[in-house]
Amino acid sequence: MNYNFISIEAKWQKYWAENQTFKAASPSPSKGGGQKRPFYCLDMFPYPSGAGLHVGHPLGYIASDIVSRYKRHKGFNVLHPMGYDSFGLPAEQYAIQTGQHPAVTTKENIARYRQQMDKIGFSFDWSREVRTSDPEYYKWTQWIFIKLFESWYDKNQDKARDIEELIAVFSSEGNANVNAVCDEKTEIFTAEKWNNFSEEKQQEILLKYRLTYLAETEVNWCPALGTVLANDEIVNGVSERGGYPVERKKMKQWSMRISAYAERLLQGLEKIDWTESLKETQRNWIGKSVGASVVFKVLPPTPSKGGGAGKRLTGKSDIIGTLLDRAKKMRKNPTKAEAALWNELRNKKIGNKFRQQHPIDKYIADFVCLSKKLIIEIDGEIHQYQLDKDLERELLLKEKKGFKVLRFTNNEVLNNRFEVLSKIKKTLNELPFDVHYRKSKENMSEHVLPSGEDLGGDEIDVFTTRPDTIFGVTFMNLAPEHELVSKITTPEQKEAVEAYIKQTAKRSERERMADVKSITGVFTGAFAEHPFTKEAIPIWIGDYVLAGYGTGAVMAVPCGDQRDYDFAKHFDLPIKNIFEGVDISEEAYTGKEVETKLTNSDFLNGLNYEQAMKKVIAALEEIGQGTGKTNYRLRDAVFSRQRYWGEPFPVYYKNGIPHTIPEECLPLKLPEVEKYLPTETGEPPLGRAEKWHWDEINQKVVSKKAGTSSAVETYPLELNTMPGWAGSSWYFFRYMEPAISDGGKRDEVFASKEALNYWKNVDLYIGGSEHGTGHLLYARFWTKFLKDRNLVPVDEPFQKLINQGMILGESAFVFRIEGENKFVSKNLIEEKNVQSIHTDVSFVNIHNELDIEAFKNWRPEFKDAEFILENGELYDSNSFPLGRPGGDFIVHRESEKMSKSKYNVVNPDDICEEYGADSLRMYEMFLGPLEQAKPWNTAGITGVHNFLKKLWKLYHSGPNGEFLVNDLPPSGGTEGGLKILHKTIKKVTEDIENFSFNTSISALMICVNELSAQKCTSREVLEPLAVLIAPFAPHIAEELWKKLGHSESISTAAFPIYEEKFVVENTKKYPISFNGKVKFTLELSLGLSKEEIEESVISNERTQKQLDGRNPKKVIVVPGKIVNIVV
RNA sequence: GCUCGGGUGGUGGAAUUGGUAGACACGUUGGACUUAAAAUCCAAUGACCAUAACCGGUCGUACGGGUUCAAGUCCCGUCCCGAGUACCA
Repeated sequence: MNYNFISIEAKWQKYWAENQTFKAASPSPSKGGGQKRPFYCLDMFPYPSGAGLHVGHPLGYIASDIVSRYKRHKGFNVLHPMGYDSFGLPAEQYAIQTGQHPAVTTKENIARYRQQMDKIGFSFDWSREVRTSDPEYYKWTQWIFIKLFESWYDKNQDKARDIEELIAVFSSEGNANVNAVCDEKTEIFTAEKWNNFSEEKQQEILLKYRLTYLAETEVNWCPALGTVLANDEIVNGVSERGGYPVERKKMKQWSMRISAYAERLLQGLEKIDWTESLKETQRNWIGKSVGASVVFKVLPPTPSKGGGAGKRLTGKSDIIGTLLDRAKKMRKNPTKAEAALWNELRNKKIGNKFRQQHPIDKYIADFVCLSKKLIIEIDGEIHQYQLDKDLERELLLKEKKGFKVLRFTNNEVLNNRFEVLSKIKKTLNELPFDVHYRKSKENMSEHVLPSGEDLGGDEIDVFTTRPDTIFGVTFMNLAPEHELVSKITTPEQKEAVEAYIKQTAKRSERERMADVKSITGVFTGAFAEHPFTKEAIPIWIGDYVLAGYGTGAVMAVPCGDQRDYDFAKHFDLPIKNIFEGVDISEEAYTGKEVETKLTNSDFLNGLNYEQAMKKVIAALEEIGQGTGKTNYRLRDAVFSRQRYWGEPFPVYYKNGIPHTIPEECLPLKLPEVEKYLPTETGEPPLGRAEKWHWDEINQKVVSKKAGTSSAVETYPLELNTMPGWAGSSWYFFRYMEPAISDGGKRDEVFASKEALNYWKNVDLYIGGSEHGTGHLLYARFWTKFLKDRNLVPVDEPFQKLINQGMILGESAFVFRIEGENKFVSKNLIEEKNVQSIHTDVSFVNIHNELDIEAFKNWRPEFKDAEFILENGELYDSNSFPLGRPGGDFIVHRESEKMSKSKYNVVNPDDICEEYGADSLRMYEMFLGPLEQAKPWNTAGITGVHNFLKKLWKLYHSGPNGEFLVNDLPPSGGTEGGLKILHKTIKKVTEDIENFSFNTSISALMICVNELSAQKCTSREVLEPLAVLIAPFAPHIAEELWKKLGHSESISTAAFPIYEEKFVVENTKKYPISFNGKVKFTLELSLGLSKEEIEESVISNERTQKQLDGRNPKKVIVVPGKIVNIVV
């Protein structure tokens, strides 16, 4: 009886479907899941494209299927679901071209995907399938969006919280003490102010705190196509499709405040079992860098003609001018404690008028009551540098100016506000009214408000990871797009600067990055003041400074940064060495060695990197011109797409303010449109929907007209849709909840607490590495958010993750002589004037010979082509009238990504038809390590196919090939069936646990080869063997299992347990080596001692022959391993 | 440039804590069976040298060094390939 894989596979696929063999049990003990440990094994769900699956797609699914089946044998309750990421661009693109609704296209594609997957025999629990484009699914995507909208991030608790709790704080104490992740430009307000804000104003402020918010974002707008393009849809500044110009345009779009989670996303990587390279990718993407932000004040333009760099400012009015600017700036950015105290002192609340951040002589006092000559200072962290300065300052204020100074720490102000206030009141009462108040006030004004020119007041914020090198700053560099550029540029430099900006704007960001070598930039004519030395520093613009990173401005330290160094050399700017004993004549010194000390750095002299960092940050904080800061590269994620085929936002706009529609009205279904293109006015496709307004009273979607006619006011709904990653950021939780028909509550919850607590997170996740910085980061972000809001019990979604490598196609090329319709066989190519052309791989046999007739019939232009064969002769179709396959025309082969356009796609259906699903599964695993990229070569599949045939034969060794398994003890004695079986059990078990499927298959091959040689028919061996093979080749295993007399599916059988007693060895064939080179082997008992082994080896005649009379210098004996004799 | 992987026969790939390099397959060659083909089975298959044949010898895991009784494996340096990322301040 032959191995008839076609009927066997069809039979068992039907059986599994009908019996729902792989349905995961529900968590409750009564339903069977309770006693078993849960194991959640997940594949990244596919986007169902029109092209169907090729053999590369199922690779990961096969691996996860093997693990799932293995875990079931091991007694786990396995959840192994599958679904479709079915919103996406291709279906929409197809809709634009053909008018076919994307839902229809998607449904068809899904049906094809399902059909193809079913043929491979996966053990998916299809009852839990999800489709992201299904309204019953995206209802919950919208619901999670609303949850994000209703949340803010509390930095103190380091978690997301309900926005209602924030509103409560605002109305009771304002926002001065709120430590939240929010828009940088958020104003500070009191409770009183908040309560008096209009509702619009309140909503506007809340939007700055919400985890999903509307913001002006720059997009690539293509007017000709009427759409927004992704970065990789733009080539050389024009659209990839059509080549139309693309411009940067600001649009109001939804964003996700993922940046709030940057640190937790980084830290979370420590506790999950992902490959180091993928973790590294995410770490890079998050891009944490620790340093400081430093404020440089822009100096007012000087009347001097020279305008050269390095000129010192000396005039007193300049200093006071900048002092006032600084005071103004500090008022705008109070510390928490300052804001809190100011709230209590302002508006004569305690009887006397106070001013905040007020200049007194050459200092700025935090708070001052001029009439009582009382100064109140709030201190940050206490450190030596500051203490010295404080003392000096206090002395001056006291003795020369007659001020009294009160000091409080941040802590006192924040935590004992009452005591602080009473102390201030007490002091005020003790102080006499200053009779000179009026006079001194006048004096002050004289100093503070210099007459004449406007002194500006601009500041440049920079982020640096090396604030310790601040004394090495010799110039500043701004991104050409920096907002201050036009403002600070001097009239003389205006022309040059504008020309430069124009020139860089032409080049796309990509081009700028690609072209690293050329150094360009231009001087603005303006200067900034060094925070410590007060030197004037020239401000340049240069396109190596990126607007999108940090603040778009750098303090250039040529001696410590190679780019700054190159820039300085190129424009002949000064390079100041601040590293003791370091040569910087050739390149910058970027090291951070402990031994390297700073010099030429004022109070940092003699310190190393680490010490200087601490001290300089403290000093910057003290003078109010900087602070320690951690910067992340991770930007908030834009969440709006100007597309049709995606989740609609559950949002409508009332007076321009976004409101979410009530939860009970979800899902907000996609409206019908007559066309899938943007509107003529450039609105997204949803702008074409007739019914797309929200009726707040009746809580339903209506057309705009309905509103006007029935006198019910309606509001426009959001026209954008969500991006592809919305639905995929939480789908793994959805699978946990069974279908409604199975008693699940998918209509009531996104997943029930019971299910979430039982399955926890995904134990094993398999998918491609291309999702490293997209899906995998967003899914972690949403999971952490859902955890914060107590909606899920875990804060990492995927415990272990494996990236399967790509299966490459073996493209075939033929060579055509340029200008002639003549093809040349591969090895005859000498000249360069040939072009290579992809040919369909189906025309090529395993010897790389081309079926010339098939090729000629492929395309009309090849019909009359001539072919020079390998032997140099011209191909004559009459000599090979039946289209003899190729014969002597050799093609060139190369591994490339499988793609239709390269004609190298291999379809799994064809393989299943010819060799069977079990062969396909085994071959894909046998190709090589799962995570590695490897070329597909169909010819090799005969290896595993033969193995399955051999396996079949092993169970059908009857005289006429009939099934023959008996209860006789295994033949072969101690070297027999049980020994090889248990060796294999050990190897296969270990290898599956390590995801080394290629080696487990080779172990199974060795096993079957040996048992065949032994003519094993013993049930004691063959029954466990069937289970061993079942995860890999489930169909044949089921068939054999049934023939062995079982009525239940083999998936219920326990995995064989390795027993050491069957594989114990008594002897070992020792390799005997001389000077490390093995010369022969010698079989010795394993029980021998070192000495006994040495003795029997030395006395052996072959040893003596090798020694040839010489005496061994040394004999190394490693019992159980090797013997080495040194001569 | 940086980060992370890699580099082993004609091919895909094995090789545990350093201990017989090339498991298992594909391909190739020869043979058996067959009118023939397919299928199946048997044998050989890293390179080179040697021999009538055996016995055998030398070299071999990208390259150059090193540690060790012993290195594909550990260390140092160099080259190449792949992936990710990028004027990240």
